[in-house]
Amino acid sequence: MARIRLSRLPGDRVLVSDDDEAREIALGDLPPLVRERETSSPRWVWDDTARWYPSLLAAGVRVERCHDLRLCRRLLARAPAVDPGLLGGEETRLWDALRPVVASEPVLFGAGDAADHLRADVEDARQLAAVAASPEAARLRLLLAAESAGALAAAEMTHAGVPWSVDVHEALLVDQLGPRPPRGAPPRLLAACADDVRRLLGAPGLNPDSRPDLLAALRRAGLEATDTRASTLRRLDHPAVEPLLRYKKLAHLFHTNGWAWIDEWVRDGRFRPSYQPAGSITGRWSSNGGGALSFPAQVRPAAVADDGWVLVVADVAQLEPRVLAGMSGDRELARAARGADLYQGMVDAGAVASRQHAKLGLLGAMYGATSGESGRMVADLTRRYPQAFGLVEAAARAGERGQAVRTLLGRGCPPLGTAWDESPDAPPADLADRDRRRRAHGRFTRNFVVQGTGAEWALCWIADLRNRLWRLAGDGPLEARPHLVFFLHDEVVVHAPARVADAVTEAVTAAAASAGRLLFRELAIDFPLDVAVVRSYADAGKAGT
DNA sequence: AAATCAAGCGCC
DNA sequence: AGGGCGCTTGATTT
Repeated sequence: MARIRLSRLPGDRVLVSDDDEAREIALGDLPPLVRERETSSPRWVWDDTARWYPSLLAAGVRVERCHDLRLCRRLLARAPAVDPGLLGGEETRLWDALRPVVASEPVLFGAGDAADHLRADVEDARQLAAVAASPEAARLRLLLAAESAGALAAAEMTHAGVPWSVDVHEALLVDQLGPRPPRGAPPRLLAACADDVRRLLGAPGLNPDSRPDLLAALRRAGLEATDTRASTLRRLDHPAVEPLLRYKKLAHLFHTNGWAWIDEWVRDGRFRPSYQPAGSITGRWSSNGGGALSFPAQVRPAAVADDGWVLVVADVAQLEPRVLAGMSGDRELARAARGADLYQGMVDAGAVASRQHAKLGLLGAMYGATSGESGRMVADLTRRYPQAFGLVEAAARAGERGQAVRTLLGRGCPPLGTAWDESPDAPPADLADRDRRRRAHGRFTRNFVVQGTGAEWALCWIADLRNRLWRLAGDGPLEARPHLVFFLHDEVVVHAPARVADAVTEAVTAAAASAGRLLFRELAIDFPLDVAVVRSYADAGKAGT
């Protein structure tokens, strides 16, 4: 498959190099070039998808596949199976220093410093050589392709946006908070709530947003509170507690998803959060604008499909336990995973007394619980599922010893002591302190292998899904066809014409099965989905497992 | 005054 | 004495 490398040159010029030749074109000639070359399905190679792709999408051009050099370089640099020496050379310090372009603040290209004009062809050759020399080349190739496809999907989702009804959202705000207040003032119902709190606590001047003030007022009212968390407050018996909890809820709605949020993030009936692929260390995406990671239930009613369209909402039931079964090759757990409810499958196999116990045990194993009921369940289930539980246990031990761990496809974790937990000028750690850190790192590596492989499954899922959606009936630009509008860890939302809803449901399901086969091969792991075809995101009932 | 930290909440 | 994130405010530091 042809690789076409795009490098920025000074003065709005682009160096286009494929295997045969290199030539220069004007930046404005890029969309027609891509449109023309897409018929032969090349892989476009560029420094950062978020830098190149939005303007192509704006010009109505969809890219089928790419290689994101920044994302892939970082992956390879941290992959235990890659020789770091092969990643060195010309301009590599600049490549290592590249920061992601933020999709919500489209800076097309910078003011012409060196990092804006890195040679994609040179870096691409380095990365290809590093992969080819790795004993795990096949898995790494899949990982790099999935990571890059994810970057395309992210840009496309930001481009399309989640269909958003400002009317519904504002009605919801007015209902709960009262009419929109003038700038700087609290809405009426929030203020009334604060008044209730002040009156019932006998604290006329109290600012309920100030934790010290609030804590002092609670103390004066004779309550023994050490913090102001909702869970702590709920345990207190006092008439002020109810309005206080209500105040916190309303204040959160007002501040994080109120009118200001609409003004900033919703335009032309679309909410366009900005995704950052591989933004977290495990390979999960993060977000740097709009709050895509916390799409609060409170405002989901405002996500409403266009007329004649629907939202197809799909999420995987118990993704990470299934991934654990697959990566550990634990056939017993894989058997329990057959069917819609893995935890129930464990009960039916006689491994555990109840669903709740099964869940506690598995989550405890993946998070490193050592005590309480969860800790006991981990011990019990380890006997029943030695391979699955042994895998996370081994990852924890390796982390504690300072050894590297990796995901199924080869993403590496940062070594002990280079990250958050050991700043150079910290006071010398005593023995107990270092021991605590080692155990904390062990819990991190324990979770890393599962969360990271789960993220890889999800990448394969959306990569396959975006291709299937593109092949479905439809023509014209991306947003006139069924398309992804939202992705979060184990959940997708597709915006689609109502008449293709069934086909989309089928595509989402088939993509999940395909991702499972891609990662776990002959060990057939089921990835059953909860799929809902709805008008509004809020109507998609969560199974809540 | 600006930058950074921490608490608390939201999501998976 | 359970992992990963982002966002907002008030408090603290520079």
